[in-house]
Amino acid sequence: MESIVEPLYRKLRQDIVECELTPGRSFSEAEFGRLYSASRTPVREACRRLEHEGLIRIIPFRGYIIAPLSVAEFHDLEEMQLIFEPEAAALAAERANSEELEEMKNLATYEYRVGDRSSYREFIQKNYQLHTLIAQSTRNKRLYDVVSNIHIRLMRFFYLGLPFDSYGPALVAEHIRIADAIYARDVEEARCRAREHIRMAMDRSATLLMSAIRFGEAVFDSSSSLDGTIPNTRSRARRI
Amino acid sequence: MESIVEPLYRKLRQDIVECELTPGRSFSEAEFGRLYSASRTPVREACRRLEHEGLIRIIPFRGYIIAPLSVAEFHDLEEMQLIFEPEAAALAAERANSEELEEMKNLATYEYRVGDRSSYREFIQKNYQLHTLIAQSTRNKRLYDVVSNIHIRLMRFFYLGLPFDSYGPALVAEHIRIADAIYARDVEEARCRAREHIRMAMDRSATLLMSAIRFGEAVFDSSSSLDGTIPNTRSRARRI
DNA sequence: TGTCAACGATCTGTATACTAGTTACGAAAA
DNA sequence: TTTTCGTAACTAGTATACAGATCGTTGACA
Repeated sequence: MESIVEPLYRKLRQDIVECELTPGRSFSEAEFGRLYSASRTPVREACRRLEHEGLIRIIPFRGYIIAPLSVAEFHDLEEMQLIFEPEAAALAAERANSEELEEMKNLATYEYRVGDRSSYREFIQKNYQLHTLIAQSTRNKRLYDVVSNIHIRLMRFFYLGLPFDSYGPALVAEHIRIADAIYARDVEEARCRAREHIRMAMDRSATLLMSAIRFGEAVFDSSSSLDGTIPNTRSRARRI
Repeated sequence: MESIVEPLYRKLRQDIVECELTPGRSFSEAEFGRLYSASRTPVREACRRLEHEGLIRIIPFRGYIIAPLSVAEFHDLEEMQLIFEPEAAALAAERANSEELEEMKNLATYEYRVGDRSSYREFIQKNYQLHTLIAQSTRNKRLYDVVSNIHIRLMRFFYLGLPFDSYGPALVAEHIRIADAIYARDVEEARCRAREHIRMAMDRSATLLMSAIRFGEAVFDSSSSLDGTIPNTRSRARRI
């Protein structure tokens, strides 16, 4: 349909999600235009969309920054998951059609090699597809939109290289349990397994964060905050 | 900050929510520009935002239509409420500060006169404020955004003149029970009362829809659908 | 009279010129 | 040497010109 904005938006989103564009890095519209061979209008439109989705921050009359990652945001996203994923799984168990059920089994059983980076990246994608497929199976478009957005934001943390991949086998096992419950159209079981999955994921990330803090690593972006304050790291655009 | 887009967006959103702009009505960017004294660029930007929020539909190379209302959308929105609002109330019971608690009590006890149209409109606003205040008290920005968007979409149905107002006293009583539970920081009670509130609201709207159908009224927009199909009512913009 | 193709009106999509806000930097003054 | 203030350089915000898509209309032809 739209021949410039749509592909540009997708490419930008992909680059942000995969952390090709470093969180916190600043840009101008012209710079994006040069990088992605587009004029300001489509760049602007794509950026507005990304801002709405929480991947970019706009600083009026100054420029843009790739939204920094923060522990607070990660926590909020997990909290959101805990609210809707069990319900989504329950609704999916009622409403998914047979193709969707098959596809879920497929996605859930993706074999993945611990320590293999490209395999991990593949797994992140499959994970996104599985969770959004469940959301899609609820037949509730609004719910799908929310689930998709939350997962897109979460994926940035995974791509950042947090060593979630070491939990691979556990994740796969949990996914299979959810998919099986939905396949069996067992509403209550689906809800429970999904809740369990998110709870486990929260435990795992808490463990990782704790050990990171213990070893004094800077976890994500320390200057980021929820109140809209702009970190005062100097703009790269200006430094050039 | 932005001196044209922001006010324009707010005004447009208000006019759509209050059904000043009839659902299903079509417009061009130029037409909006004339109506709201703005050039195409800000109009375009505001419309893109509204499209993202589900209040406007964009027909590529053709124009815009005010998103039609449908029973399906109403159902989806209520389902979303049932998922998010009980958890929001529970979290608010844990995290709200004292000003927020006071404000909730205030909003919940708004006295409202059945049959009085302007009082009903006032009530719709208070209802929105109460529900978003609860969401805000969770300290989870994503949750707030979702709840706010759901309610903005729902308000269009209320403003459309659906006779929800006859249920006023029941609504107020339910609101007070939720606010009381949160005030008492009773997490489980808050969750239950909120869930009860949404369930009751769903029952009430189902009753209203049933009687509307019984009497052969066209309920909302019969041609609207979820699959992105554009209703083929002729464009008003073109007819002029 | 019915059908189909070409044209034109009207719209959005995109590029760009212009306006105005922000801030870094340097010169002048204390 | 330090501070302050003006200016220039850079930014996004806005208006508009132009290109390209869509679809209704109309006229020619079967």
